Amino acid sequence: MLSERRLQVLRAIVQDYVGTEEPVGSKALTERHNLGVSPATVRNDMAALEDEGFIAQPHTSAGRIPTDKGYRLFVDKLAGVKPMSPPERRAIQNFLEGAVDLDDVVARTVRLLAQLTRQVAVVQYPSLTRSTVRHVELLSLAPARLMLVLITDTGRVEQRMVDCPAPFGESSLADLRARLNSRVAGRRFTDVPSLVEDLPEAFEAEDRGTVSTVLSTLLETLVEENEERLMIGGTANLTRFGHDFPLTIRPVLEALEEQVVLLKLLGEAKDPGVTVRIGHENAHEGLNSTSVVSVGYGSGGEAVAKLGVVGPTRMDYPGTMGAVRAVARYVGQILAES
Amino acid sequence: MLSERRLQVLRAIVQDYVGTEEPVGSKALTERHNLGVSPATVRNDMAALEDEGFIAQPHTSAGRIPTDKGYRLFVDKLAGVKPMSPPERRAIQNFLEGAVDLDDVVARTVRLLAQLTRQVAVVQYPSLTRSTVRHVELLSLAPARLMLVLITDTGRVEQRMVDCPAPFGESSLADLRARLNSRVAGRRFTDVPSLVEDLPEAFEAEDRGTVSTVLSTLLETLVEENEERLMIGGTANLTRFGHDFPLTIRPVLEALEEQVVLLKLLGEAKDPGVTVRIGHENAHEGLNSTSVVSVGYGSGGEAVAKLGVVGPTRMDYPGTMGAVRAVARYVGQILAES
DNA sequence: TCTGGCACTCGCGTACGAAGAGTGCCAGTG
DNA sequence: CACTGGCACTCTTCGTACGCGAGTGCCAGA
Repeated sequence: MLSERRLQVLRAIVQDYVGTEEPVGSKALTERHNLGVSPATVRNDMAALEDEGFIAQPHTSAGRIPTDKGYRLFVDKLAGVKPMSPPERRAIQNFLEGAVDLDDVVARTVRLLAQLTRQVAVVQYPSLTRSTVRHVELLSLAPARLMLVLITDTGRVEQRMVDCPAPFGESSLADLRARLNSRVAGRRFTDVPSLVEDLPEAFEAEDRGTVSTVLSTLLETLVEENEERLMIGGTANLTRFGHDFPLTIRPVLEALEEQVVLLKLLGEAKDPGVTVRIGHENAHEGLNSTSVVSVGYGSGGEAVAKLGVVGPTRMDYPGTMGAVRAVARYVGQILAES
Repeated sequence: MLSERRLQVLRAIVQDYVGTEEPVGSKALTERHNLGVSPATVRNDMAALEDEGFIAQPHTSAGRIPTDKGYRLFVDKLAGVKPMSPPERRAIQNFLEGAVDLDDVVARTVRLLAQLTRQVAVVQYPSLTRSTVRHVELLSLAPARLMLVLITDTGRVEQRMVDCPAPFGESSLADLRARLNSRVAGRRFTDVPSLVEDLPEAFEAEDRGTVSTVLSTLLETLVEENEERLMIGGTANLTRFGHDFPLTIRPVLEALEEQVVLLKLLGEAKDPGVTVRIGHENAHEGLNSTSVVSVGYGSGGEAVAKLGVVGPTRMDYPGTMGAVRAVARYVGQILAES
C-alpha cells in the first residue's frame, strides 16, 4: 500500500497541477509544500506513484500530471468537499430568490453554477415521473378540440392538444375536469394510471371515446421520457480548458448538444450525495477528458432531478463539489416554497 | 463607380474565399473563373477595390480577402438568395412536422437550422406582446393562493403564482375566469389592458382586491420583456471558424450566453425579408467578426418572433439566407396549424 | 486598356544550437 | 533502511538563420 507521505505527494501534485495547469516537478513540489524531505526523495515517491498508475509524465523530462486514477484517489480519500463561505451562501440565496417561475429558477441556477465554478453548468428540469400532480386542467378550444394542461408540484407545466372523436359538451368537460382532479391531485405520477383506468365507465357512452382519448394523452405525457429537458450554460468557460483547442473543445460542445447523452450522464449517478465521474469513467468518448460533478436536488426530501457541471479533469474538485452541493440545496428550498 | 468587371472580380474573390478560407490571389482567380483577362489586369482591379475598401490583404504578399464592406456589397448587389432544392424543402417539412408542442417546435427548428447552415442557430420564442390570447385559466391552489395560466395562440404557456389579499371563493373564481375569458380570448395582448380595467367593479367589495391582484399579475406577464426567451444550438459549429481559436470563439460564446445581446441583435432587424448584419455592423463587439442572418416568422401573415444564424463573416450568404428564409416559412406554417 | 515581365516583399517551413527543466541512478550518511 | 546530494542524460522549447513560393506593384510595350 501507499505510505502516508506518498499520498501527501499525490495530493500536492493534484493541487499544484490544478493551480498551475503545468506538469509539476519534484523541486517545485518541495518548495511549495513543506513535506520535510528533499526533492530526491520525492522523486522516488513519484516513481512509485507512477508505477501504480496514479500519475504520468507527458514526455520524458517533464513534470508529472495526475491520471484519472490519481484524481479518483484524490477525490475519494485525499480531499473533502469544501463548504461555501457564508457570504457565498447568501449570494446564492439572493440570486435564486428573485425567480418568478420554474423556467426562471432553472435559468438562474444555470448561470449561478456556471459563474461559481467557472465551468459548464447543466441543470435538468424537475422530472415528471418523480413528481406529483398539482392540477390537471382541460380547456375547450373548439367543439371537438381540447387542450390538456398538466401542472406539477415543482411548478412545471405541460400542455397537449387533444382531438376528440366526438364533440364534447361543456358540462361533460366540467365533470371530467372535476373527477380527474379529485382522483389525481397530489398523487405521484407513477400512481396515476391505476387511479384513472375506470374513469370512462362513469360517463355516457357517447363521451367515453373522448374521455379515453384524454386519459391516454395524459398518460402519454406522464411517461414521455424524451421530454426530460435540461438547460446548459457557461459554455464560454470551455475556452479556458487547455491551449490545445479545437480538438478538446469540439467533442465536448457536441456532447453538450446531445441532450440524450447528458441525460444519461446525469442519470447514471445514483449516489444520494455528490457524484464525480472522472475522465474515462464517462461512457461518452467526447467527454473522456472531462469530469462531471453532479448531484440530485428536489423540492422535498427526495431528488426529482439532477444538476451538475462539466469541466476539465484538471479541476478544483473540493470547490466544485461544494458549489454544486450548495446550489442544489438552495434550489431545493426554492422549489419547496413555490 | 466600379466597372462591371471589377464587381465580377469582387464576386469571384468572395466566392473563392468562402470556399477555400484562404486569401485569394490574382492568378488563382483567373484560373478558376474565366474572366477573359490576365492576372495583371485583375491585379489592377484588385488594387482599385482595395483603395475603395472592399478588400484587404492580411499581409503584404498574400492574396486578398473581402472586408465587411466588400461582403456588404456582395450581399446587396452581387448575389441573390439561393432557394432550397425540393428535396431539402421536403426534409425541412418532415423534420418539423413531428413536433408535439411549442418547445419541441423551437427545439427542432434550432437543430434543423444549425444542421442546414452548419452554423450557430438562434430561435426566439414567439413573442408574447405580438400574439393573441387563446385562454386564461385560474386555479385555486390554496384558499388565498391562485395560479394564473396564460395560453397564447402560438401555443406558448406562461404561469404565475398569485397571492391573494383575501380568501377567494370557488364561485368567485369561476365567475372571474368566465368574465376574463369572454373579454380577452382571441384579442391581441396590447389590447388587453383596456379590456379588463373595469373588471373589479363587477365584483363584491371583498373580492375586488384579489381581482385587481390577478389582473395586475396578468398585465405584468403580458409586458414582461425579459421573458423573451430563445434557444440556441449548433455551437459546436463554432469550432470550424478559424484555426486561430480561443480568441475568436470565446467572445462569441459569451455573447451567445447573453440572451439580452442576442435579443437586441434580432430585434434590430426591422426588414420584412431576410436581414444580414455583417461584422462590425453588429453593435456587440464580441460579434465583430461574425455575421448574423435573421428573419421574422409568424403563425399568420405577421411576424411574432425572429430566428437566424450566427456565423463567420466568411460564410455562404446566398445559401444561408435561403435556408433561413425557408425554415422561417415552414415554422410559420406549423405554428398556424397547431 | 490590357498584357507580359521582373524585381521585391514577406510569411512559412525546416534545420540547428543553446538553454532549461526534470528525471533516474548511484554512492554516501545518519 | 530511508533519505540526500550530485551528476549525467533526455527531451522540450525557443531563437535564429535560411531558402522557397506565392503574390504583389510597377513599367514598358502592344
